[in-house]
Amino acid sequence: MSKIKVSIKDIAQKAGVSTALVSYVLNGKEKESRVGQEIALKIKQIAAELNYQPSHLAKSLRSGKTHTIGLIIADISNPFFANIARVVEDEAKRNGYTVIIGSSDENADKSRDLLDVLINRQVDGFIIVSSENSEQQIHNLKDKNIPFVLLDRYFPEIPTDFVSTDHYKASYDAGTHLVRNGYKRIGMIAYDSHLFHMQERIRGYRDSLRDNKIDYQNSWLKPVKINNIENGVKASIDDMLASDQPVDAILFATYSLAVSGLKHINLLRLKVPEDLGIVSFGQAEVFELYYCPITYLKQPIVLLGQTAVELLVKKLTNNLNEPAQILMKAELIERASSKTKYSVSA
Amino acid sequence: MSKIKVSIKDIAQKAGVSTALVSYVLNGKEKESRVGQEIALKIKQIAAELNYQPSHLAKSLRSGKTHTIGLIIADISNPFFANIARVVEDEAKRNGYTVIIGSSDENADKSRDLLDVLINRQVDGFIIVSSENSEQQIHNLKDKNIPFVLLDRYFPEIPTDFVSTDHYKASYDAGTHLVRNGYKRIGMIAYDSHLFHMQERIRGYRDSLRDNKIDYQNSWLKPVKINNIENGVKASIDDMLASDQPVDAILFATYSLAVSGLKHINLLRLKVPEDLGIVSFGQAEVFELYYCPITYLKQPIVLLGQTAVELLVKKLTNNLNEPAQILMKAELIERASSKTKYSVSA
DNA sequence: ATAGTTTGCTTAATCGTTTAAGCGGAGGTT
DNA sequence: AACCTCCGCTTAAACGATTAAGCAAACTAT
Repeated sequence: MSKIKVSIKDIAQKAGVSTALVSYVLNGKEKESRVGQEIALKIKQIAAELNYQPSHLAKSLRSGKTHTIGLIIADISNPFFANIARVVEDEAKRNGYTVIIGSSDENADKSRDLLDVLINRQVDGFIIVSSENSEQQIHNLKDKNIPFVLLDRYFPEIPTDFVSTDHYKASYDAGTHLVRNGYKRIGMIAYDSHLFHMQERIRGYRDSLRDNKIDYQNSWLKPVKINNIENGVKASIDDMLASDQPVDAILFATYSLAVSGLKHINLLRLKVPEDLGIVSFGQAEVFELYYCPITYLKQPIVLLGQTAVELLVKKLTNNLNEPAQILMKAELIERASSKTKYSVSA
Repeated sequence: MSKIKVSIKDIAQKAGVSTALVSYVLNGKEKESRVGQEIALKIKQIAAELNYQPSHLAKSLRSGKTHTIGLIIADISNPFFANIARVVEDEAKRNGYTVIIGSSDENADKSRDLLDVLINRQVDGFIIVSSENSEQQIHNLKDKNIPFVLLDRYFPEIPTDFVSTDHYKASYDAGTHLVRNGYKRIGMIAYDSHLFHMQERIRGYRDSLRDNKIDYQNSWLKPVKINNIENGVKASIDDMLASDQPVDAILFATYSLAVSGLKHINLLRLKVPEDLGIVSFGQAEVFELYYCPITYLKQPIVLLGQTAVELLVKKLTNNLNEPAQILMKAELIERASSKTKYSVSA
């Protein structure tokens, strides 16, 4: 019934003053702008009465700030990213920001499109989980002076702010854990990706073997194409087991790889951990409800998300510009899938 | 280096014309607005050269359309909603819309806040998975003439557009399936909620028992408070098993309930399906990787999401206003957790 | 030649805000 | 009385686009 949308103009009219006064009052600038007490009160009353809601659009157009954050992730339907997204959403809201989420599918082209769309929607800044080959996009953002924080992944050769897990250490810990528990031939299934976090996970694995005097075999490390996980994992596992040095444990570099892997391991009727020890990155119910609960590397998702938002918001407000590069520790949650092999003396 | 943002004005200046002309040309209105061929070409070239990107804000302010959809779900970190969100995101993008997702945590207050924030951000319309006690909000949207489509849940007493699974039938099918497979005392764990979809799931369960001549016991139906799932489920299961008519199968009304339930069932060292048959709503890897894969009701997530977007977009454009109320079938995916009990003759 | 039409462009209002600048009038100072 | 300072308010430009209306010049028709 009532007017579609109440504007500052309507209030001004009803109060018999100019829109400027209304704006001052409604923005709490009554003192600085020397607004009369009575009229200020009157304006506030009318605003309340008409249930005035300022137009974000108009504000944004004027101020150049939309109070919107773009969050670029690989895929919102992946639990890791969904959880991150939730944390970011909540933390952003606490700070008065709205989040627009975009899924890049680990694809640089889609990622660029998303960035374009969102830049063009004038988001104030980005939180980005980078895709492979997206270095140029990062450079562009820097050139255009668009604030952003990289999350979970970063490019060591590009100086940027980032918040990430210490992937190297996590992986190193996982490898060491397996060795300590008596596994001798430890394989790793990772993404076939140049992304630094993946390389770090691989490096951590390799170093853990080296430091534990295990003679690494090339056939133990299997890179899987990201767009054909199911088959890639299957083939990798078959291969690892068929070699003359068959693995007795597998470290999965991501949750998705582990899910595919566990499916195949079930089909092969292998027993975890007797036939095959398992450790995986990521966390999810699957790992708890598997017949043999899975040992996993728990990333500090809440802290990662919160810190990323906090950092970005700081950049957007204080224009705090000392670079922030934060690495957080993953926690190894020991469950049954990597239990000590009693066949081996400690 | 270059100017922060290229506007229509910059182009006009460089071309030596008014902004109006530029606007006409860039919107393909050259013909209707009788713009000269040469100058049109020139404007296009300059626009390309300067890499002009129109300001969404300005456009929106003028047109009143933001080409943004608000998606209200319970929780983005729940796989069901994450998947829905992904579908909606993709489908919306295909239609030139951007999605802002908000998690209500099944809480009417949060839901109202979200709606307010997003209305105020001038989203063009909503896709909503309603929370309990949010009827008033739906009425408000109708009163304010804000287009929306309800997803997955709806209020039978409020005439609205919606896209939903046929929860009654799904549940009925699940119950019948269990009976047919020889289970005699079938319990159900549901949310303690008045939401119609939950009541329908319960009704379907009860009717399936009735129609199959099973003497329903009140102690078999357990409503669990949504904010204390873990303990609620635990107590419910304990109770169901302790009664003088202990259940031999459980139907879980949601994925989250099932996850909690399976955890507890593991702790109790009950064997599925020998000690307890299981069917659950929802789908996720858990159900496939559980030692005994879980029979589940697969909701047509992709279709649900796509249809919701399609409907909303139609409302936003054609202002198509014949009401659309769509029910879709869930598919019962039979796995080992509800296998025929051979102890019982068929 | 005169009136009418078409062509090619400009002007200016508008969307809803913010905010620098300005302008009378009241009061104070000398 | 002349000047200055505050006070309380208004004016108007700006953000970046869209679009109805208008205007001059060129062309068409009679």
